[in-house]
Amino acid sequence: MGSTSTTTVPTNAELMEALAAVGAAYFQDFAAAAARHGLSSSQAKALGAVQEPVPMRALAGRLGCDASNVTGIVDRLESLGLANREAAAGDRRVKIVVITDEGREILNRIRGEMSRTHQAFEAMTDEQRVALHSICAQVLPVLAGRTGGVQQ
Amino acid sequence: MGSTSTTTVPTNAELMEALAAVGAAYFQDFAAAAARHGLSSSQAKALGAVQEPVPMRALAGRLGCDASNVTGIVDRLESLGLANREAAAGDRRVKIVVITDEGREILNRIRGEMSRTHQAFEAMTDEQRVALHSICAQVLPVLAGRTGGVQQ
DNA sequence: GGTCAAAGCTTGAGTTACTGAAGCACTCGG
DNA sequence: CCGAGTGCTTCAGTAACTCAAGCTTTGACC
Repeated sequence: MGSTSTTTVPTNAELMEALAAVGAAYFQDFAAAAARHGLSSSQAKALGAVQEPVPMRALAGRLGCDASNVTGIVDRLESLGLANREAAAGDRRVKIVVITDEGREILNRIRGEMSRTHQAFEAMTDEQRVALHSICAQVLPVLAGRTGGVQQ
Repeated sequence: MGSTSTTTVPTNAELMEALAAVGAAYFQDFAAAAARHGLSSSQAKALGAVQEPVPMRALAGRLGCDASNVTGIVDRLESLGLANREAAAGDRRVKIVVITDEGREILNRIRGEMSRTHQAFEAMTDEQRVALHSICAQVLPVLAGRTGGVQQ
């Protein structure tokens, strides 16, 4: 712990630790807000992933899990009235998940109630916000595996 | 979307979206690396939380879940030989989870194999690393709910 | 046009994660 | 000693997740 207060560049391990801690704390804030509205974190995450209509299979890709798993999650969202399955024009195999108005409202409410996250943002300067946002934007394609340009 | 390339300060919603995307991508990289070693993400997360010996109850706090849940997770880690339960000196109710040498090795291997994350770090400048690390450090106490100073 | 591989979704079996309530073992204050 | 409280486990019960198998539909190939 050599506490030089000058700007020493953090090691990868330190960065990873910091990122993991922030990611975990963010996720807990998210899960807690979702739970207040009777949603599990998986359901809320799925709801956030269908702000645009998305076929089941693509949703599985976004959530990083098996397609068979998505069936159950969407079943529950549907029974809660937060999303619907619609037939795809042109391919009758495909079912497209569409968020309902109520689903969109709950989603917005959840995001608005993530108080720790909002507090964290308020604790940041404008420069920090700009820096964080630009770092995220730059790093996301790499982190999400969309390197090069062979998209899709 | 006025795309002025000058530094416009992102809204809270934009920041939240960016943070969520990066957090999710990081987590998937982590889960994939853990899966390659036969661990679920919960198990790997728990393993990372016991680099220092931790009582069961405190571990539940770190993982943000019920204590009864931790019983099962540690059961599985123990049966894999990655952690052990030890009696606490001074209070025979308490069981302390201690990582084994093998557990530590697997943990290090998992962290080393998070290739997307490492790629992402390599894509950052020193200034960006410093900025990201300092933002995380500043924001974490707020985000994790340790405001004020009632630390315990 | 018929056939067949492949794609998209669901179902079923089986494991893990998670919660809440109840239970046991232990501690600590009276 | 007794009783309240703490720490861990056990027991239902649900959700999340995976893999394999099944069904429908599509599209290519003969």
